[in-house]
Parts: sequence; structure tokens; C-alpha cells
Amino acid sequence: MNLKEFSRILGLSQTTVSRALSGYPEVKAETRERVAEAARKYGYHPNRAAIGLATGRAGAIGIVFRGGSEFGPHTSEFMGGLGTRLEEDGIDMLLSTVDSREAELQTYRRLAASKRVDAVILHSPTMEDDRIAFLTQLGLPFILHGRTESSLPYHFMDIDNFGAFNQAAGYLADLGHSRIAFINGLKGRTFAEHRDQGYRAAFAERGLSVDETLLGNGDFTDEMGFRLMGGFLDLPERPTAVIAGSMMSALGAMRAVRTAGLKLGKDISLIAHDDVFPYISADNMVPTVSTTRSSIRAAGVRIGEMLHDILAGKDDGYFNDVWPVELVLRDSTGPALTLPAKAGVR
Amino acid sequence: MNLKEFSRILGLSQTTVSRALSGYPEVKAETRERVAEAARKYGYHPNRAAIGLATGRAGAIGIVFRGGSEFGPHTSEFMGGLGTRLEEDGIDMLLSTVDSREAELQTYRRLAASKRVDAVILHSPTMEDDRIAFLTQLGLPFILHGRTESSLPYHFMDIDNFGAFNQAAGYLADLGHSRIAFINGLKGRTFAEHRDQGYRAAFAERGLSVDETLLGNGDFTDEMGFRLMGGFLDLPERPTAVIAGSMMSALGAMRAVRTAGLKLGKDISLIAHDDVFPYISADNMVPTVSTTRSSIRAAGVRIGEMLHDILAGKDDGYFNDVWPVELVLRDSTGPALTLPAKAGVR
DNA sequence: GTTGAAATCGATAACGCTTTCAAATGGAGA
DNA sequence: TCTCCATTTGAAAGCGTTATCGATTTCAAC
Repeated sequence: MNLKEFSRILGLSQTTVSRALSGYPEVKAETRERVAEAARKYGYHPNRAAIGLATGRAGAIGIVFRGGSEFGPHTSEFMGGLGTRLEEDGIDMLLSTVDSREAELQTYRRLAASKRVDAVILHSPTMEDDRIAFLTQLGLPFILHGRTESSLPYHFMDIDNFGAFNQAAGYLADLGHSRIAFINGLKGRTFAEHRDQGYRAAFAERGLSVDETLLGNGDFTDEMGFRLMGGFLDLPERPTAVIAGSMMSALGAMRAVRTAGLKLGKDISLIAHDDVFPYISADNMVPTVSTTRSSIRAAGVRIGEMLHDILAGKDDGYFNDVWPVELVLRDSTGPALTLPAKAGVR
Repeated sequence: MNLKEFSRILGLSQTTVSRALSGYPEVKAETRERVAEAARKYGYHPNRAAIGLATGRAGAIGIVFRGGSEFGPHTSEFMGGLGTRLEEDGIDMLLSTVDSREAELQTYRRLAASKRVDAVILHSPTMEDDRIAFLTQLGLPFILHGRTESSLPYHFMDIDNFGAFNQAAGYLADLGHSRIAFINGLKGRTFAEHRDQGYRAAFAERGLSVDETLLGNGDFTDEMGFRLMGGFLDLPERPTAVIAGSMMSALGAMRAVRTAGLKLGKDISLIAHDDVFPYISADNMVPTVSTTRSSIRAAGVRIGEMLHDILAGKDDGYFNDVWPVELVLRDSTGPALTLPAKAGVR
């Protein structure tokens, strides 16, 4: 069923039907209703390719994943939020997977040239990210989930990673911990750098010095958490607290603590960053885990909103959201019992 | 840049250029090469909407997620595999999220009517799944990841869930375990039913009877694993072994076992189903976990292949893949020490 | 009744590609 | 040199929308 036939059934011109369906004002309310109902009845949906050709808009946004392995739990949650928001506007999400950075840029070029998408969403930025310049020059609208260092203006939405980990480290320090291990994310990623800076700033503010041997980087897996934490616990002066960049690595770290025969919340304090996954809850851990908390799903929804505004053309200036992060205290954090270096007394 | 301008630059007709780019045989190899190179040089990519309009093909496949929350780690892995395969054919993946079953069907109708996708991929089937009949009647090609009971023929790709859990339960039973708890997936889902059947069959084959109080259903989260296992351990006659439907629930179950002061692999044996996530490895648990193992990513790749064949029109008959599942033994399984019912001795 | 403006509606030209069918070109054979 | 077939190229007709105008209807006010 196409517009021609559909409008013939209705006894209206294609123009009127098209206008009625797209909600243009110059069609009588009664006519519009009649058209809408008929569309429902006959299951008429305009051919998307034809709309695209006529309007120049694709009605879809693109997201590219590197390696496919980049498609982790964080991504899923984010997409869930983004998708629910985009659904409202009838915008679809187009996914691509590539195996290299070069291929990623190539994909953007293809998506732009072939007009498959109206905009793309960037994620996992590094401190210096060539995609900003590339896409700006390409003229393909984009929003970055995260931040990067760039002289060019661009839309982004990020959480206050600096503040979150500054708070976490500061809180632990104020509990008397001075040897605070840090299981951070992948080196080079902006969020990991910001977290690192926040951590260091907390120490600096208190006149404490950072022990570099207590810092580790890696992807957010249970395994990485276990390995890094195991290493920290083997140090001559083990840490009395640890900050984990994700619930996954926290899980591994907790395992390492238990394996070492230590008690969480007592011998070792833990604060983890919680992206709020429905299937891993800090409240259900034993002990419950103190977290810096920020829903990655909510971030997806927000970016969907931005996208809506940008595609509707009402983006005067650039969206530059930075969300504060909440520190939620639970049972995994407590005062430093054993003061390292000099033998501590209870 | 459009075809008209691009072909003018080349001094060829639109027809020839189009044919050269699409690999038609009636264009001289030399011409084809010249066109291909120019396309690269000028970054020409045909407008996808125009192609779609002219050919009637969308060049994309659709996947619908309910609730957005359905978008868990299993899905991500699957999509990663699927995406890498589809990439080869230049087929994009179109994602939609909906909030009800009704909306899901509605989305399929929209995708089909508006010709946004050439096929869809179904997942998370229940034993009786109305989507098969719906899509068959709609005429929208589809592949089901999983299986369902249907009188209609359809393409599917599934793993041998029956066999996997039959093997797992059988192996534990042969080690002397008779009280084997089972943390299964969501009730109603085909895979969970098949696993249940496999479990029961293992008992039946050995003349053992199944204790229904040791069976639990739930989603694949750490929390659910913890809760269900906790319940089992509180029973007057606790189980001596447990089978978990996923690594997530296994993680929770392990936590419950430890919390109860029991030792894994000794007091309690564990077999978990491993979908092979890169970020949670059975080999890195303490103790290492015996698993029934089947890469969900590989399943994605396979379905991508099927899709390729179906869209190329070379699907004589229906794809009905069922993959065997491997039982990998590690340290979490051991002989039953305490025989329940009569007081066991250590 | 008329009139004129406002409210509706419709014919038709894009949009950028594929594909059909016809035309041109090239080379082999006579 | 000419004819004829095979190879290669081209002109033009869709594909199903939207958007631009121009045409028609409606209706209040005279």
C-alpha cells in the first residue's frame, strides 16, 4: 500500500493525506482524524526511503562500536535509555561495528555521504580525540557521551568524574585512610584521566602524597578487578581502602579481598562507581557497597533529548552537560583501623 | 555529491557508473576500476534512501528490545557477533526499544510497512510465541535466536539447552549428588523450559526423583543468584550441588555459599552455564567454575550468516541450527561429601 | 446576493538512484 | 570494405514521498 492508493481510498489527494499524516496545520482537524484512522485501519505507513529521499532526512542516528567487544554492559544500559527516548520521536538507532579507528572514521564518512543517519553518537573518548575534528569537518552532527580536549566546540554530555572520585578519595582519606588503592578504567580514556585527577586532587588538598604503586588501570571486568586488587594486597604495605571504577571491577576486588582472608568494610574499605545496572546492585552485595552513583541509562535518555533538539534545529549554541555524581555510603566503608607505615593501634 | 554529478566528472553516464559500483558484469573491468577509484577519491557513496526507493531493499535488519532492560550483557555479546558478520555485507542493524509485547508487534508492522528493514531478528522466545505467526502472516522475513513451539516452519538458531543441562545434572548425579539445586532462567522462556526438561531427564534416567523445592527461576542477575541460593541453603536438607543458568547468577550463588560459610567445590559443587563474556571468565573465579559453555557471540555470527543467505534469496527450506554445548570441568565440582537425608559424615 | 480573505485542497516537480530498452562501439569474418 | 554479433554505454522511466504553488471552497461581513 502506498500513498497513491491510500489517498485514492480516502478520496483525497496525496498532498492532503501526506500533510494530514505529518501534522501540517493547513488540513482540517476532521480530515486529519479521518486520515489517521484510515491509516490505522489499513496499516498504512509511508515508505521511509521515499520520505528520506524527499526530505533529505534519514530519521535515524548512528552509533559505531569498535571491535564489537566494546559492546559491554555499559553500552547496553546507555542504549536502553537512548532508545526509549528516541522512540518517542520515531527515530531509529543504526548500529555499526568496526575493527579499527580508521574504519570507524570511514564508517562515519559512509553514513554521512549515503545519508543513512542524521547524526551520530560518539562514546569512549580519549583525551585527544580526532573524531571531533573529523566530524566537524564532515558536517555530520554528533553528540559525545563523555568529553575530550578540543579547541572546537561540540555537543557533549558527561558526568563529573573528577568530582566523583575526588569525593570518594576525600571521604576515605577523612576516615583516616592514607593508602587508598585505585582500580581505574582504561588508560587514555577521558573519564579515567578525570577520575585520576580527582583522586590526586583529594590527596593534594589534604597534603597527602600519592603512592603510584596503588594505582592500576584496566578494563571494567571482574578479572581485572581481581588481578589488580590481588597485586595491591601483596604489596609490603597493603592498602586499607580501594576505589573501583565500576561494579564489575569491584566484584573482582571484593573477591581478592576475601581470598586474602580480609574483611570488607573493616580491614579494607571499598567505594565503587555504580553506573546503575539493573542486574548488579550495590545494595545486594555483602557487605553493601558504598558507591559514587550515576545512572548511565539516564545519560542515554538525556542524550536522546539533546538529539531531538538538535535535529529539530533548536540548538542555539552547544549542549555541554556535566552531571554531578552522588556519593552513597553503605557498609563497605569504615575508618582506617590499621595505620600503615607505623604500626597502627586500635 | 550525487550520482549525476559524479558521473559527469567521470565523463560516463549514470547508468554505467551505477553498474560499475554495483558490480554488474556488463561494464568493462578497466571502467569499473576507474569508477571505483574515483568513488574513493571523491568520497562518493550512493544515497541510501534513493537506492532503497529504487530497489525496494532497505539494506538493514531490525532488532526490537522490550523494556530496554532486555538489553543486557547477553544481548550485547550477541549483537557484537552479529554486527561483525553483517558489516561484511554492508547491512546495518536497526534497533528499536518498546515497552510492551503489543508495541513490539506494532513495531514490526511499522518496520515492514515503511520498508525500513529487510528482515528482523527475534530473541527471548517463550514456548508459545505469537511472533512467529504474526511475522509469517506479515511476510517479514525473520530468524529466531532460540526456539519455540510452532506448527509453522521458520528459521532459527539455538543451542542444545536440554543436552547441556542434562549433561550437567547427570554429571553431578554421577558424582553422588542427589540434592542438586537449579537456578534457572525466567519461567516461560523456551531455553529455561528446555533446561528444566534436561535437568529432570537426567534425574529420571537415573531413577532419582526431583525435589521441586530445589528449583528456582529468575532473571540472570547476581542478586537473583544470591537470593535463590540463600533460600536453598536455608532448607532443612540443603543441596550439595547447584546448577546456575548464567555466570551472573553463579556469581550470586557463590556469594551465598561463602556467606553461609561453606566451601565451593567441596561442600557445594557448582556448574554454571557460560555464554562466554569477555569480562567474566569461569577460569578466573575462585575456585574455577565448571561450565556448560557456548559462545553467544558465535551465535550472533552464525545468525548473520543465515541472514546473508536469506536476503540473497538462497534459502531453500529453513535454517534450523541447534548447537551442541560443551561441558567444561574445573574446580567447582567434586564428589558429594555429605550425603543428605541421613546425617552425612565428613 | 456579493465579495474578499481565510481556510483547504490538489497537480506537479523534485529527490537520487536502478533498470529497461535502445543505441553505439568494436572486432571478427566475409 | 562491409556486415553482423558481442560488448559496452546511454536516455529515460519509474520508485513513493514531500513541497511549491496555484486553485477551489467556505464563510463572515456587507
